[in-house]
Amino acid sequence: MELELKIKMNEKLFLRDPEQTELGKKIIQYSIQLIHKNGFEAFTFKKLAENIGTTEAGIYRYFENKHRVLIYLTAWYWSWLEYSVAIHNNNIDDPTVKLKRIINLLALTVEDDLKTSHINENILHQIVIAEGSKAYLTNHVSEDNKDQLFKPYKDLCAKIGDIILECNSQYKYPKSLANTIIEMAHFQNYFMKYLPALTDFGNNKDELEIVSFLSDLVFSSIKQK
Amino acid sequence: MELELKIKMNEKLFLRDPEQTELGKKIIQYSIQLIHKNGFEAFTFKKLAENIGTTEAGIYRYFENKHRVLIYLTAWYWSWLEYSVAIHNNNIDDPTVKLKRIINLLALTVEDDLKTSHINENILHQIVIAEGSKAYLTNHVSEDNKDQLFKPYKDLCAKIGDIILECNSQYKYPKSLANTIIEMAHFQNYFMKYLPALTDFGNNKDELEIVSFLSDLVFSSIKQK
DNA sequence: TTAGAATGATAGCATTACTATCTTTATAAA
DNA sequence: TTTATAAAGATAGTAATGCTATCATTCTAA
Repeated sequence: MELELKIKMNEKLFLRDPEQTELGKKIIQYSIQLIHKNGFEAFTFKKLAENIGTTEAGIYRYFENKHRVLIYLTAWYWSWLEYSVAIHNNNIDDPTVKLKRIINLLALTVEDDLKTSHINENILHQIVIAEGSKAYLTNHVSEDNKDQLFKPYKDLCAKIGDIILECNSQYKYPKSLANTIIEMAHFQNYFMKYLPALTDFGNNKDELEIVSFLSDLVFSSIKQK
Repeated sequence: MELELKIKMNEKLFLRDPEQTELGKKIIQYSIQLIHKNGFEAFTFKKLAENIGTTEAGIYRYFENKHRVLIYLTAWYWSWLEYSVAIHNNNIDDPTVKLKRIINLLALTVEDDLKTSHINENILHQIVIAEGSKAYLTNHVSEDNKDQLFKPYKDLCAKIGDIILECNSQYKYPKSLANTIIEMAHFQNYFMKYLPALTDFGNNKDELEIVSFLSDLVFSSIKQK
């Protein structure tokens, strides 16, 4: 049995849907490669076109600019992660268990999902860690937000917030705690790798320690007093 | 009595010390203005030069590129904040009180410090919220780190981590919790302003709610069990 | 008074970030 | 089989960005 997973993306993210054509899929695939390799700042449509074997103008038919590609990639990632969370928590009733699994999904190395052939989730996860916040840390965040470009991120936060409330319906900051879990899973990972003096995880670089830190943080916060 | 505060900066941050000359101070002053106004992406040395009334080449004598200016500004901010924390916590013994004051300093609107005439700390604080993480989220983070460019941030984290240990010497993640406080103070502020659906603070945009959230998070974590 | 440092003025160049246009190639309906 | 039409290829061009270089001027401290 071969399955293919397709995520429906907000149409405002692109000019032409990259999922619909071969070139489009290549744009996504090679964007992930290049951003991961050289970082988002060094990423240009010219280099991308050269890597794909097409022209710069060709890329511009799909995306307005490279920032839109970043938003697309992160939005795709959050949608995929929400789906991934749904699968992993299928048939689980205990909200505590659900939350723990989410922390694992957020903080541990992601495996490539074979149902999405042109997207390497492992690398995309690393991009979201290192570049993800640049998607919304811009001067045009409000307009982008009006266009619903950050909906997948918000939806995931809302889902996690709901599970937090299932754990403790009295807890006052479910959404803020949800985005704290997400952001901190990534930041601790980044700091562990590149600025280890900022963390307590030393040089063994074990992602399970991040899980421990986050679990401790989350469950002591939502525990009833 | 008129006091002037001067922060000694890492010499690798600049080519010529901006604190030493009038033009240098203007570069700092107007960089803060412009980055705040248009965002870091739209900030260029050309525009900066035009605003100051000098030339692009003139700016390049002080800073290698605009990213160095951002690192300089954030490094300056963290140094200033550490000093500010030291003053606010002077003569305080209770580590819980110290931590609370730090959370306030991080999460609440900063007032302009008149001891630094060319730097508006209130605006700089807003820049650090919206652009600060871009200082280290780059492909050259490790080289920059080797040059100690992020030392002020690390020093502040270490200080906060020590106070956390004073509260509870058994707590296992003082440094990670410290950077969580810092980053989340800023992220909640940013989300509250621009992506309010991500937080629990609604539309009243009251920074004191961020303080409550962070205090709850921090003190339930470090409370002994 | 004079050497050195800082600044000003100007030029230039490679890359980036686009836009436009025209041609060719697939594909799918008539 | 023809023929629309959508996608992609090819090429050109332009303004802004991100620098580096050079030479003249001004300012200041020995």
